Amino acid sequence: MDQKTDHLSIGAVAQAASVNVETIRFYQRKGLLKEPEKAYGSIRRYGEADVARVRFVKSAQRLGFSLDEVAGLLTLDDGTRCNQARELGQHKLATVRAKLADLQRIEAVLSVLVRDCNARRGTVSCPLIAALQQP
Amino acid sequence: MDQKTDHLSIGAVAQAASVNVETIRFYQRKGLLKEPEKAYGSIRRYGEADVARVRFVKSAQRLGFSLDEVAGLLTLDDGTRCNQARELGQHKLATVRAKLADLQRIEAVLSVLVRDCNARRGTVSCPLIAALQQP
DNA sequence: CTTACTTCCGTACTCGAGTACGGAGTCAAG
DNA sequence: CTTGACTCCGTACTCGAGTACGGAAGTAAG
Repeated sequence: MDQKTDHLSIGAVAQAASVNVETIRFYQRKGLLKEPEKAYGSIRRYGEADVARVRFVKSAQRLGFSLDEVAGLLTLDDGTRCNQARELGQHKLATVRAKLADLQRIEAVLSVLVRDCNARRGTVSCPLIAALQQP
Repeated sequence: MDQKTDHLSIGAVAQAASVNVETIRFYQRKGLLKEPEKAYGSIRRYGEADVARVRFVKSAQRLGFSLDEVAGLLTLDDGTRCNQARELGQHKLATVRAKLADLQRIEAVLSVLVRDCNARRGTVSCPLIAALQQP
């Protein structure tokens, strides 16, 4: 961390990374982010690297990684252990694809049900409700 | 509820609906399922209708409805208020489609990243990690 | 009738990702 | 030098969907 650039308050980091101050502190408790030393009777100062790290966490989260998984990615953040990173990525890709398949099935079923509701309006029994009655 | 068929113990209901006994009790606390009266110094007895109701909850959950939303559907379970049910279904369909779109974007990004990892193995900086460094 | 399994019931805990609170200390502008 | 905003820190709460625990009472099989 470049000492020269360690000039940001925790609030500034939070703003720069578009998160809540409490989120920064939460990440510190989780070990995703270190707490910089603070000068005697002063407050902690952060640098651009900290902002980048928080952004990294948020980016990875957007791709579906949990904070624990992000912690794993962060241990690789020197960028030289591509194999490990790839493996984490592949594993996550598999779970994303599984979720995708689930949601596609749900979308298909639900859209048919809603369409039937529209089409067969006024029937004695609602097709959506009726369908949910099935085991 | 057909009194003649109210012969099941809570455990039997749980088994018939493939859920945990505690889940039944949890649904009762949530108001999704009523607690039948129990005869003096005896245990509560349930009927097939209760099993059906638990299955209804589980089916709706599989389609992405939260328990609160299921409660809404359950107030319509006489099957005659198709319009309301359709509206709930349409709303849910919209959120399912939004999630689907999210996941598709994620899948696209992640698969490219993983592919680049495979292709450009041995590069100085890992493309996956590098990509996550971006804002 | 005994033994082993259930039920009953309330309370409390889990997990994941934060958010909220509150009092004391610090910083910056006027 | 005061005032208002921000930081520090620990603890506790939120939400959703359950799961776990533990002691007392009921039940079914032998």
